[in-house]
Formats: sequence, C-alpha cells, structure tokens
Amino acid sequence: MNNNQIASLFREIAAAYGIKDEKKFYFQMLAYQKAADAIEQSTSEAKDLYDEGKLEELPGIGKTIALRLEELFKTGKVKHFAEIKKGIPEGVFPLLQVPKIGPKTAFKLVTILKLKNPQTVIYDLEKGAKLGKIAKIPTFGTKSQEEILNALAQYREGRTKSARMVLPFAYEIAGKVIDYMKKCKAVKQIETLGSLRRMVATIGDIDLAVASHNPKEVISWFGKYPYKERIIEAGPETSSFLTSGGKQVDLMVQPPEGFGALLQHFTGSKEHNIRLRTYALSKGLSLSEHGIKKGLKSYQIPTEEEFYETIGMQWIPPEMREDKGEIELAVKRELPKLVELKDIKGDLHTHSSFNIEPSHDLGGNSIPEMAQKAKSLGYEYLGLAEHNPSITNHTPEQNYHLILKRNNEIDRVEKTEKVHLFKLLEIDILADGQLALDEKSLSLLDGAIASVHSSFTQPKAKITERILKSLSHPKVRILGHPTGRLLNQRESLDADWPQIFKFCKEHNKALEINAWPNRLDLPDTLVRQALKAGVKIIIDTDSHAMDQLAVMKFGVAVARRGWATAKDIVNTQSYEKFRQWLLYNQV
DNA sequence: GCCGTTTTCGGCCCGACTGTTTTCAGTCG
Repeated sequence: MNNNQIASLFREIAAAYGIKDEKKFYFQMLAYQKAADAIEQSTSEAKDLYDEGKLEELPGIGKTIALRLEELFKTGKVKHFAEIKKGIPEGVFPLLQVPKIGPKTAFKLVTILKLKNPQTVIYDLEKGAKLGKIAKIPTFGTKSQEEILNALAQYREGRTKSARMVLPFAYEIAGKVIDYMKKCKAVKQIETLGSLRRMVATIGDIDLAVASHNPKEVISWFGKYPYKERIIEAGPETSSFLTSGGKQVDLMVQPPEGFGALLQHFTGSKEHNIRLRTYALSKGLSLSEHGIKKGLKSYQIPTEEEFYETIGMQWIPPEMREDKGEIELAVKRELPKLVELKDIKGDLHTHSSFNIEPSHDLGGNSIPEMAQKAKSLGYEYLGLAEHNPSITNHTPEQNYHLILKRNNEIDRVEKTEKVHLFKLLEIDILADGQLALDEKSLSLLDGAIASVHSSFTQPKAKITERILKSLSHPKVRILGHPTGRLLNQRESLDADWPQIFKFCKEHNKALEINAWPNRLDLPDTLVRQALKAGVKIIIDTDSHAMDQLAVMKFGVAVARRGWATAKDIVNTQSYEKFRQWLLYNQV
C-alpha cells in the first residue's frame, strides 16, 4: 500500500468516526485527518519508514496509529478499522470526494436512497436527484438537491476535493482576476492568500484578499467577473465563483485597518495557524481573521508585520508557514534570509532549437534568441543544455561532430551577444547508470546535467545506484529534475535520497530545482532535507522557448519553501565564481 | 488519538456561509 492509498484509507476512518458519533470521536477524527496529511506529505514511503522503525517520527503518528499501520503492512487489513466501518455502507466513501458532500450528507444519502454499490453510487445519486428524490429527504430541499446535482456535475469534470492545479496555472488565473479587481475603485489593496501565497506546488482553490471600506461594492464587482461560470456564494464579506474553466476563486474583504489579520489568517497553513494560535493563547492573546483579542478588548491589525510583532515574533515569509519550526525561530528572531528572484545570475538548463538531433525534444528558439532573452532578464550567464544527440541514430563520431558544430555556434553568439554562455548538455542516465554519451564527446562540454528519462520504476536500490554512477563522472555537475515527478501525472521515483545527498555533498555536485510548471522538482520538502545535509542547489527553468525563462520565479519559490538562502544556490554566484564551481575537479 | 517552554493528563484554532431548522447542522477553509 502506498502513501496515497494509506492517506485515503485514514480519511475514510476519520469520516467513519464522524458518522458514528461526531461528539464522542471528535479527536480521533482530527487525529486520523492529521495522520493522513502527514503520510501524504511524507517524502518517504510509510512502508519504508515502518521497515526502519521510524513511523513515529512523522508528526501525528503516535503509538496507536503506528500499530495499526504495522497490522496493515503485515496482514493487509486492520481489524479495528473494520470495526469502525461496520454499519457504514461502502457507497458512502466515494461520495466524500464530491465537493459539498461531507460524511454526514453522504451517509444520509446512501442509507435513505439505498445506494449500495460503491462502483455506481455517483451515477445512482445523480439519477435519484434528477427524479427529485433528494428534495423529499428530511433536512434536504430543492435547493440542496440542486446543489448536489451541481457538485456531481463538477465531479464529473474532474473537480474532486483532492484535484489540484499546478502552481503556475493558478498564478495565471489569479493574475487575471486581480487585474480585473484592481479596476474597482473600492479596492484599496489586493493580495493572494492560501497555498497560492505560500507558493505550494499544487493549488486547490484560488483565494484572494481585498482591503476596502466598501465590501458591498467589492463583492458586487467580484460577482460581475466576465469569465465565470456561476457564483457559488456571496455574503457580506466573502464570495466565491467558478471560472469558466471550472476553477474556484474565493474572495474575502476586510477594512484596511484589519487587513493584516485577514492576510495572516487565510494565508495559513492550517498547521502554522494552529501552532501560532496555541502560542498566542499562552500569551493571553486570541487570534482570528478580524484581529487580536486580549481579554475583552479586540484590536484590528493593519499589516501582517504588526500582527506577528504583536504576538512577539518576527514576520514570517509565507513560504515558510508550514509549522516546520519557523515559529520557534521567529520568536528568537533567527529566521534565515531566503533567496530571492533577483539573486539569480543565470539559467543553466535551457534548450535551444539548434538541431543536434537529440534523443528528446528540441527547443523553439535559436541560440542568439535565448541569449538575448537571458541578457534582458539581467543574467550574467546562460547554459545551453539540449538533450544529448540520439545514440541509436548516430555513431559516436557523428555525435562528436554535431556537438562540435553547436559549440562553434555558441562561441559565435557569445561574442556578438556579450553574455557568457556555457556549453552543457542534458544527458540521459541509461537504465544501467551509463551516460548516453561517450568520453570523446563529453570532453567537448563545460559540464553536464544528468537526468533520468526512462525506467522510472526500477527498485529503490537499483535507481539509487544508477543515479550515483552517473553522478560519478567528473563532467556531470548537476542532477536534473531529480525525482522525475510530473505533478498530477507521475509519482516521484523511489530513490535513497539521504544516500544521494551524502554523495552530492562529498563530491560537490548540485541538485537541480527544475522550475518547469508541472515538475517543480526537487520538491520543497526534499530541498529542505538536502540543505540540511549540506548539498548545493541550482535553480533552472528547463526552458524550451525563450519566454519560458520567466518561470524561474516558481523555482525560486520552491527553494524558499525549502528554506534556501542565496548562499545555498550555486547560480546566485557571479560568472567567475560559478565557472569555477562548474569546472570543479574536471581536469 | 496525539502531544509537551502549562510534559504523562487534559487539552486540542476560529469563523463564514447556506439551507431549512424557528435555533442549528453541515461544509469549508
């Protein structure tokens, strides 16, 4: 059973507790939800942690749940879970993925309408709703029937509770709505909130905060956004709509005097806020989105800086707000100074259209175009890293000449464009760990990025050995998109990361943060671990066209979420320093 | 069921919105 499966099992158990007796089992519900989050966010498979005796190191996994997991891994099932689920029809659980349907609603619908088959429950419920059966159930009415039909339609379009969009996509939608909202005179200030403001790799809903003295006008303007499907709700200070692309946008409004509290509250994360509130309570302060209460007196807080200062700590960058120790550091005023986009001096993983007949896709712009774009972004240097020439279609000698031809072009452009260019390649790590390029061709390069592009499902030991073997070559300075994950499409490959970190630290190799929208790889949690192990990071865009160089900011966001400072990132160094690092140990 | 700068017991964040309920339950963030 993998982490995702375990997490969803735990959510079912939480729901089952809620259905059985919400009051009695309230804290068990919370515990299983928290455990589900912990397993889902873990960078190691729970099964591996169990084998190593480290399950209880995950926050939210204690003795009891560790024992349940042990039983699960040993026997494939858990007696206690069967006990809790007893009396709850299986049809309930698929419904929990439908927006607006929680445990209580699902249970009522399934039992009263007798929806027994979990395979067809979604379809059966829709059929029942269309026949008007839901409206007849006590505590339901025609409006809730309609709402459920709407939710089922959304579900059909793939909008389940766990479905998330990649960060850059959410960023773009938010940008459009923000531009629109800024045209409303009542809007004094507007910011993103939630996972979008924290720059998490995947985003559920788009949340926005507005500072205004006239919330009514703001909500009304928001409701007139032209590219929406329909309004979901509209209250006095919050409103939501669904875009024509089916994405939910939530808006919250507060007067400017209270904007800081609003921003803080809805930026989250939930875990950060819970820890912050608990800490504040110990100082006699109660926090909410409206402000801070001390005894019977409440205070509005205009800025986030003031909000954190009032509790007695430094302002914490949104990317760090995950309850991973940032609050303790902020109290001591020892937060690290995180890397910023303006610190980046060059992009090293880019693909031009120069045709070296590569193993994978070419870029869309010429080397001069790429160089000009890099210069316009203020970079000192750029790395050209096309895929290696195909080894099945060429002899080594042909490859050598293809690379030589490209090198000549790079030399020419470097002179005319006056930006430093590096002759790199992105080289496939073959299934046995060999590089897909021979020694003679490798000698033509300033350095190489090695990447896994095939055989993702090899066993952990094999994959680790394979990566280490490729990194052992002196020309290979960077491991490209290390986990190979594609957000919403492909899981990370299963490697022994601590071992790879150790090797990189010892041999001065860099791990890439690939800023490509559906990669964002290394994932932030592994970045944090790599940095703790003393490994250097490089942030690249993997651009296949010059306009894509702009996605660098998302790579920087991943680095910030991993608590990286400029010193941890090799491409924040000046040209000379970076060149020295690249040529390390090559002679 | 978890957890500890109130540490092995006794807490566990706080509020908005909707629908159908005449005072609140359910969902969401």
